[in-house]
Amino acid sequence: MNDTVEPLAAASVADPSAVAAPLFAWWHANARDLPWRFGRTTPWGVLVSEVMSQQTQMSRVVPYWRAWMDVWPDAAALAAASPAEVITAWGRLGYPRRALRLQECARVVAGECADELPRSYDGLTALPGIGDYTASAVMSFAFGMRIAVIDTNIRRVLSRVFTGVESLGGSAKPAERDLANRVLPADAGESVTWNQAVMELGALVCTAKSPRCDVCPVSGLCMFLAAGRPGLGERRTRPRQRFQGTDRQVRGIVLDALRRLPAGGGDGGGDVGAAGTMPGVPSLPRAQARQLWADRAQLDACIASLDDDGLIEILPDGSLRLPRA
DNA sequence: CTCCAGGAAC
DNA sequence: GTTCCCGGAG
Repeated sequence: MNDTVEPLAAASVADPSAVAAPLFAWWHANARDLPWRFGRTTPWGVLVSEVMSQQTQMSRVVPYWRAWMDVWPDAAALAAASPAEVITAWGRLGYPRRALRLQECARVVAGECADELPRSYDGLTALPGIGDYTASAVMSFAFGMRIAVIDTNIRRVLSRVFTGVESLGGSAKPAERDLANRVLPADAGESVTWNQAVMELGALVCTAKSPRCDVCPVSGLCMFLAAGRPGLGERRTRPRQRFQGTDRQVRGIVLDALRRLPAGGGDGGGDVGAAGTMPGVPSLPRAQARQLWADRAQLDACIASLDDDGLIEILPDGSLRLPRA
């Protein structure tokens, strides 16, 4: 079977331009009409959409993004908000530390960058909460620069199409980055479409467990399909993340209770006579907080960790509230 | 039960 | 490299 020797390493990879043509046609016909696409928002709006989309489905992000950008259309506006407002607006998007980091990011951009995002990868990754993926995505989608975007979808699609194997777990390996850079179109504009189209294909067609190869625009060029889809769904890109009974659930319950407190100083039925409490951000008496979770030790540990993360404040009397500053 | 456009701390 | 953050839809 191995009677022919590959003359060059590049020869083992399908011609990217042959993949791009059907992929781009598919993109133009099937791209989701997300409100931050197609030049309808600012670079800051793109960054907000990317942060909200981390580990969260787009369908859930859209309404939050619209409401968020309506209230805080730029970094300066978000920088001026209180953390309590920001955490409340984040709602149930999940991983609320992202909200806090996004505001820290806004304060840096507003305070040190004249309210304009850095236009370099290094400048972007230096911002709080902005890592490799988000910096690359902003460079590509907001600024139109030619840069390879590497996320879990793109890793999966490129690995399948061009090498015929499933991408492995863990962080992106040098070989995966080399591949992404090698197949990225030379033209900047085409590179942006490529990044978005490959990502969209991974989200809608070339999914992890049940890829819809029957409707895939590049099935005829896909090495993974040609090889019989070896090891399909065999390995996850991340270890499974349970939720029930974990600190993540307990933290979510505590934070949700604080978000639900009536605004304007109500305390949900606790001691209204606490003379020292300020109006504006209501607090939850510790006695009520204890009823949120049966395991006292776990609850107290979670309250402490939320405090460490800056997601809540613990008042001298032990009551809890969202941070005012 | 599974799925999902990450980042940062250790 | 491993582990910790979260939540809702299917």
